[in-house]
Amino acid sequence: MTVQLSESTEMYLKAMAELGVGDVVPVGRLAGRLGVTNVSANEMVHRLTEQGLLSHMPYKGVTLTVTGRTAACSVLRRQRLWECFLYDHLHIEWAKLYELACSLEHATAPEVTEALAVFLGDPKFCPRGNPIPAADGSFAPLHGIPLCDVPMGSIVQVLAVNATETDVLKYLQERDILPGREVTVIEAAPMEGPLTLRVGDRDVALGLLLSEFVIVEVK
Amino acid sequence: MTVQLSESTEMYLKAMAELGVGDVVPVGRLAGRLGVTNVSANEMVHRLTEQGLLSHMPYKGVTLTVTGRTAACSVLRRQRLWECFLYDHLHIEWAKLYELACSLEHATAPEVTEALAVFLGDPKFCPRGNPIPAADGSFAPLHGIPLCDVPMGSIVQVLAVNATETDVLKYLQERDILPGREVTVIEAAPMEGPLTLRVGDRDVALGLLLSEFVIVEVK
DNA sequence: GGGAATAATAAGGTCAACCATATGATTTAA
DNA sequence: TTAAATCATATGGTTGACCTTATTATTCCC
Repeated sequence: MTVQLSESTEMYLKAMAELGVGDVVPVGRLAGRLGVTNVSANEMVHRLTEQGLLSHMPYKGVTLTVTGRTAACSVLRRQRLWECFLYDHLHIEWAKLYELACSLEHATAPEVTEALAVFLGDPKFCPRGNPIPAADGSFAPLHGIPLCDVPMGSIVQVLAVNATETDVLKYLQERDILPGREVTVIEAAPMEGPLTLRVGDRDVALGLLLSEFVIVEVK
Repeated sequence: MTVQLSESTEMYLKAMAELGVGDVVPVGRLAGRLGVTNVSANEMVHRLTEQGLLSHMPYKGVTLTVTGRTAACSVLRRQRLWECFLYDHLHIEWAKLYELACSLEHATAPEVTEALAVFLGDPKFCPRGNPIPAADGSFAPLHGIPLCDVPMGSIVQVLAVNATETDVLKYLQERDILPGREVTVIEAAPMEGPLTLRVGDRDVALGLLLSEFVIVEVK
């Protein structure tokens, strides 16, 4: 029934899910995350809309259809299960997990996914703190909020990191902004400037764009 | 230095290695194993020759160059390590190992390969009985011979199965022609007919073409 | 209400890896 | 030695996913 989706298709669906399952995502934002031009993303959105995976509202953005959401969750599940395996059993560097798991993910048959889940003991979160959708497609997103939306002075706990690029993850790791850590938001510089954070015993400046991908819970 | 090879390129190199590292392989045979037309294989052979991975002797066949052999061994290593993982840890059905490991193989970065090897305890053979090339590219092929080359009446032990298609492997598995098993060659039917084998307590007829992919050692 | 920013579309191009059909070259076996 | 089989090559076509450049449509904010 379910046709084999191309690698590219899976990447679009995954990006949609990562940017917020159920959200309306502007095509430009999608293009940005995938590193393609707006024109290319637009073409692809058309194809995926015809396949019934996306719903496109011109000048507003795109959302996942029910079918698309199911497929996206399956991709996310594979991605995050592989992250668990690579981290817990192969001891791969944290910052590289996303990238390395991503390639494996597209090459993973359903039976391998489920056998992997059993092997791992059905983990609920990946090493970046993101929830792993269940085999039936059910998916409970985190109840946290992006760091950029937190009031000044808050003490927050990092729940998850939603960034994907290795160098960005490396940057966060070097500054100890990792799931479980506690962070105090000191101030936000004017004109879309960086946030100043207190992490452990040092101050860290974090660009607004990046801070959007750090999901936290106010304590 | 080493460029990323495309999935297709890797498949051609792997097929060359599977059909015999160092052997001169007719282009038609390569095409057959890869399930593409002769014309397509020919085109691809040209490309790979230009890249210095293959050496093409028109009307004779192709061989791996030194560079090509190294790359092919790397592919084989990944393929077979994944087979081990899928079989030993995920308990995937024997007949499906090749196919499932094959997709993963193309998506595996060097550091994942090596970490996987460590995790698995550096196995020397895959579940189909084939040797796993070492990380340095060194590779000791089996000392066995294809079942079709064995004299009538021989009692042999199966060393490895070199087939790749799931249904072919399933066929062999159902007839208990698996690495480690003992087999007696009863007779060969005339006109390129099948071999009759004694496996355990039953007789099995095996097509000549298939028997080429069963590597055995005469006892 | 109008202009800037953003979004969509149109047109034409590239690239890898396949395909079919047709013609020529070489090898092999009767 | 000659015909059949195999192999090589030429030509032209397809597909998916990208690209650039240019034009048109819409939204949003001053």
